[in-house]
Amino acid sequence: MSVKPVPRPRMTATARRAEVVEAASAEFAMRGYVGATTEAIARRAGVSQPYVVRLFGTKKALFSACCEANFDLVTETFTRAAEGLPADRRLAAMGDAYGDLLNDRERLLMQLQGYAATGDPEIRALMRDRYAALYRYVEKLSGATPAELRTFFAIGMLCNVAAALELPEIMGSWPKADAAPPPYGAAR
Amino acid sequence: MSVKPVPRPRMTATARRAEVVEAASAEFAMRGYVGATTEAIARRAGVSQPYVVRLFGTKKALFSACCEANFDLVTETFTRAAEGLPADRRLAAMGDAYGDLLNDRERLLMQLQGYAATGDPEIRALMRDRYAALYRYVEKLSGATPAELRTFFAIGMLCNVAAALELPEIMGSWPKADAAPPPYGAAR
DNA sequence: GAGCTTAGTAATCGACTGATACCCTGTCAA
DNA sequence: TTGACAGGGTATCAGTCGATTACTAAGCTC
Repeated sequence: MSVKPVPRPRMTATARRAEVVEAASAEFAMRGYVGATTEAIARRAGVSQPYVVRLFGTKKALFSACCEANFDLVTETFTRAAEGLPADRRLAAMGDAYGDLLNDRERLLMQLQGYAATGDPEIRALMRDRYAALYRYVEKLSGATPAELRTFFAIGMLCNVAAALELPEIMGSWPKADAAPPPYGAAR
Repeated sequence: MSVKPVPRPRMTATARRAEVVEAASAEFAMRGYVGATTEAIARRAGVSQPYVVRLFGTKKALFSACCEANFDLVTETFTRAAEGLPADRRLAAMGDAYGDLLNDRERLLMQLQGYAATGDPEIRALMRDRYAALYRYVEKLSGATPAELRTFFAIGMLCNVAAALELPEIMGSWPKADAAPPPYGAAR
């Protein structure tokens, strides 16, 4: 029997790039920048390994694209969350929206991988610029005080790590319902 | 001229292990779990590559040892900081002490690498257990409320990332002077 | 000072991995 | 019909890297 080679649908390079970024994010998230292989990424995306390399030039460029995509998603999420709200309710709304993003453990780990890869100067520059831009963006959008702003980002970071560690007690509650934080640790 | 091979001082395996952990932490911090090579670690520690492997069995065991050492240091630092202080001043003292640790960028990055490596179940279990233990330890030592506690660790995490990104504006100030952790979200 | 234990090295290997070079084939305008 | 461009695969390499094996030598103990 001749194995008919499954007429693989052709896409525009742009669309394929997006698919590869998705697949790569999953691999990078689990195995890190160096640990993830272009081979595994290619398999997950359903294309050949050399084609993955060719679409982005180098593995590092692909990793950078994944970091950028991650920041893009968060930025868009914040934008939508704040839309049409009075200034004094926007920060809380963004917190809620980020809480939803926390369910995507893969995305969280990808973000951590970005920070972990800052030993490389290029990656560090990318991450620093995007993080600083996000920080300023939230500041402008919410009008929060510096202290509020720092706490906002600090809690976000804690949630990232708590999700990575699978420590639901710590993350669980984005402090919107600060009224009743789960009394884990309270002598049961 | 026969090169006399510099009579390298022999140490106990225990002492050598400690030196290797130090060297390995530096390499892991910069290049990540997979990116760091046992060869580079060995060179930095002044021993041969096979010996590094033999001292710990596997690269992963060495990485685990580095993670443990990191938590040990933080735990000891907190213990010393709280010693002899009334309960209501201990959390602030621990914050100050951690602020000093923040100058060691290498140690911060090593910690991030630990979180980033949680794609591996064994590493994740280690990191989760130690982090949870540290959390409970600070809780018991300080008697802080759950909300205070979470803010404490959240700020710590933000500082880690800020240091990795070299964003001094964000880290810089540990909120010791922050009389009251502002309920961000309260209309400023 | 003989003999055992322990610190440490040299040599080498097998598996892997990112990248390169080259070829194939739909599709669509002229 | 053709030809050229863009999407995509095959084959292959050159370099790494963690681990294993086998060996050497320092120091302790009796």
